[in-house]
Parts: sequence; C-alpha cells; structure tokens
Amino acid sequence: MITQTEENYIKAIYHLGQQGMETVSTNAIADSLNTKASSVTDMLKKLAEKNYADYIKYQGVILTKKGKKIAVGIIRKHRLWEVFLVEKLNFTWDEVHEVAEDLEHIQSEKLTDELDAFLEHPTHDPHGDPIPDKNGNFKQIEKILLSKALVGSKYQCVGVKDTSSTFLKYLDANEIALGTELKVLHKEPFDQSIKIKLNGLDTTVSQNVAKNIFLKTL
Amino acid sequence: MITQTEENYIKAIYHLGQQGMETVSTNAIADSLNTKASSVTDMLKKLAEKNYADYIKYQGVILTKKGKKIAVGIIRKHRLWEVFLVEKLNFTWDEVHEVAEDLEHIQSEKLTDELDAFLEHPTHDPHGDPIPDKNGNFKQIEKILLSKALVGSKYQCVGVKDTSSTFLKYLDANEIALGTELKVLHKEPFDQSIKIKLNGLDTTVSQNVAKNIFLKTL
DNA sequence: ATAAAAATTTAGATTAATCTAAATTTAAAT
DNA sequence: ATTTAAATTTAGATTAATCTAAATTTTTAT
Repeated sequence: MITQTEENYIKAIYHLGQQGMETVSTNAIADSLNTKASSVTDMLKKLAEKNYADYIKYQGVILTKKGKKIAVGIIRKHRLWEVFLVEKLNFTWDEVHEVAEDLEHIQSEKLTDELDAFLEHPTHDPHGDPIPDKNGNFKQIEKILLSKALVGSKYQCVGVKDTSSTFLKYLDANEIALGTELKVLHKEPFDQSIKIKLNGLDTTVSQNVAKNIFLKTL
Repeated sequence: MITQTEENYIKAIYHLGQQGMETVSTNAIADSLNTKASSVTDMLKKLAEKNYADYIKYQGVILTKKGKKIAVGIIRKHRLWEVFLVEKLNFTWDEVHEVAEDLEHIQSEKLTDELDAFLEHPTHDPHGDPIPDKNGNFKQIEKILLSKALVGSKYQCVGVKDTSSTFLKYLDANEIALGTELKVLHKEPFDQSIKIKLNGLDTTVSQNVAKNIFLKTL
C-alpha cells in the first residue's frame, strides 16, 4: 500500500523533474514540500526500496516507470477535481488548489473514471494544464511564457505557471483569463516589463508576471 | 488540529452512543473500529485531553458538545458524498460506503456547503439516513424494524440498519428498495421469519433480514 | 590543488498510532 | 463474600514521518 505522504513525494519529484525525465535533488524536494533535507533522504530510501524511484546517494533521484504511473494518476485526479470544483461547485480558479490537494489522494478507480465521465472528459484544468486520460496519456500544448514572447505578435493565454491564490487574483483583477487574447507592444529593456494590448486597452505587466503566463501563438 | 484517526473514533463513539447520549465502552469501540482495546484507551485519553469527550477510567466515554459537533459534521459530509456518488456518478447503494469513508474527512466548509447546494439540499442519503443541515440539525423519522412490525399492517421501507454490501445486494436481488411498500402477512413463531406481500407477490425473509430493515407505518 | 561553502546523509530523538502481554479493576457467579 | 471471569488499563515495543545537530560528500572558488 502507498501512503499519502509517499504520494506527495512522488508527485513533487515528478513535477520537479518535468515529466520525471530529469534527476531531482534532495534540497529541491525539501523546498517544494516544506520539509527538511534529512526527511527527504529518508523518504527517498523508502521510495527506492518500494521501486517507485531510482536513487543514488548524493546524486539525486528519478522516478521509475511505476513511480511515474503513480504520479500521473494523482495529477489526473487533482485536475479532474479542480474542474469539478470550478464547473459544478462555484469555486474560483484561485480557490481549488488546497482542496484538490486532499481530494487527489482518494483511492477509487470507479470514482475517478465516473467523475471524468460526469465532467465529459475534460482535457484541461482551470489553470490550462492538461488532464491525463485513463491510460495516463496527455499532450502538452505548444506554449511559451509571455516573458519570451515576440514584440508585435498576437497570442492567446493558455495557462499559468504560478497557481498561487495571490497571482490568480492579480490576473482576475487585470482581466487576464484563459482564452484572453493579447498583443505584445513593447518590452522595456530596463526592467523587462512588458506592455501589452489586452481587451482593447494597453497594460503593463512586470517581468515576474510575464514569467508566469503561458501563451500560444495566434 | 484534528487527525483523521481522531475523527474516526469520534464518529464511532457517536454512532455507538446513538446521538452521543449514552456512555460507550472501550471494547465496543475496539470492535467497531477493528482495533485493540489498549489502542482505544490511549485514544480516549487523547480525546478527553482535547475536550472532544468526557472519559472516566473503567467507566466509559461520552462525547462533549464539541465532540458531537465534530461527529455530526462528519456524518453530514459522509451522507452528502453518498448522495453525490449515487445520483451523479452512477454508484449503487452498496458501493458508496468505502469511498464516502475517505471523502468525509476532506476539510473545506465551502466544499461541503456547495456540494449540499449542488445536490439541492438532500434530506436523506441512499440508505434512508437523514442528512444533518449546515447547523447540524436533522430529525430521525419515526421508524420501526420489520422484525417489530405488526401482522396485518402495511408499511413502507424507509431505511436499512446494516449497510454492508452483501446485505444491500440481497435487498436488490429481492427487489426491496427505499420506498417499497409491503404488508406483513405472517410471523413464524419457530424461527421469527416473516412472510410479507411485496410488489404483489409473497416473500419470506429471515429474522436476521427483518432486524435490518426500517419501516414507517402507512 | 586545496580550502571553503553548499549539499546531502547519518545518528539519535520525538510524535502519533498501533500492538502484545502483564497488571488492575469491575462485574458475575457460586 | 469470595472466587472467577470479563473488561479495561498500563508498560514496553514497533512503525511512519518528522526533526536537529553532527558527519560526510560534492561543488565552487581561489
């Protein structure tokens, strides 16, 4: 049996290693889970023991096939619940994360699959992230950060990197949502802030903001 | 903060003490939670320490007002989720219990209240048990066990005592559901089995079955 | 190439929940 | 009113997850 804590470590490793392809450091995991490095070391030994990860002392960790499957399953559940919360229970996109963190650990294949069907097999969660299907397959859409966008080009907002409540509320206040179209007008060399045309009017966003908005080319 | 284990003990005490009005024994709790009496003793000390229960060594335990509030809150969540699973996710009434045991521990007032609204404020779960409202209020309907029913009288099935999958499947197979009307034809003195008219035809149920079906007088 | 800094691991404790086995208290039975 | 049986509690261990502080390894910088 797998514990909730083990699941959280596996998910963290998966996210830090982007699809579990890169080796992940002890400290990175500790930071992301708000624990101490020594706790992480203990858990990595256990995950390796249980064949969820390959771990070499001092060298980092990487998920095994088995570990990746667990990770994708949790992410699928997390994102499906987020859709449910927003579409059926009137949650806003900045409210769903904490609750989904708990719901993602409920173990019931029937629950997950029926929820998926009830929501009509959504492909993306409220933050624009893709939802793996029952077999764990999903494709990342071609997307770039606003900070890397070209001056003069038109884009559509398709996702966010930071999903913190504060950032999402900032976007709401500035009327930036998934699907919003924008044109990059100017990039300020001094502070990397970016002026964009959005819903007809001109706005400027900081580099920090620009680094957390995903776009697709129009 | 309250742990999931503490919640499970509180719920068990509540159910064993029927609304938390009666004192509950250590062994009764151990049986109901499939643990050992010594583990229960440890937990009772903790619950008393945290003011969820009043506990006197060797004398048993009873929930405090605070403990009862927790219990009712968990029961509310459990039953709301059961309604959701049956009405929205195609679960049958014998499949909902295990999943609801996990879902009931999710802590989010907004989630619970929005779920309640989404389901249009249901008053009873799929087994006929009443669902407490946001303030913890609910009334048990007047109901009697089939085993105590009067020969010659007509009744309607309004609930079940045993909610195990095997029992519920038995009821399904014999076309006994919530709302089903029946007339008590005969009570066999030898084995306390009961002959009833059900959906037009005569059936006999054992004493064991009769002790687990709740009826209301028609 | 070696010293200093950063990252990581080990050793030893702690907390929550559980268990077994022994001791104690309460209830039942003669 | 004792004795026996049943219920309950205590004592001492165990497992999972975590921590601090010390030791070790790797990386960085001079």
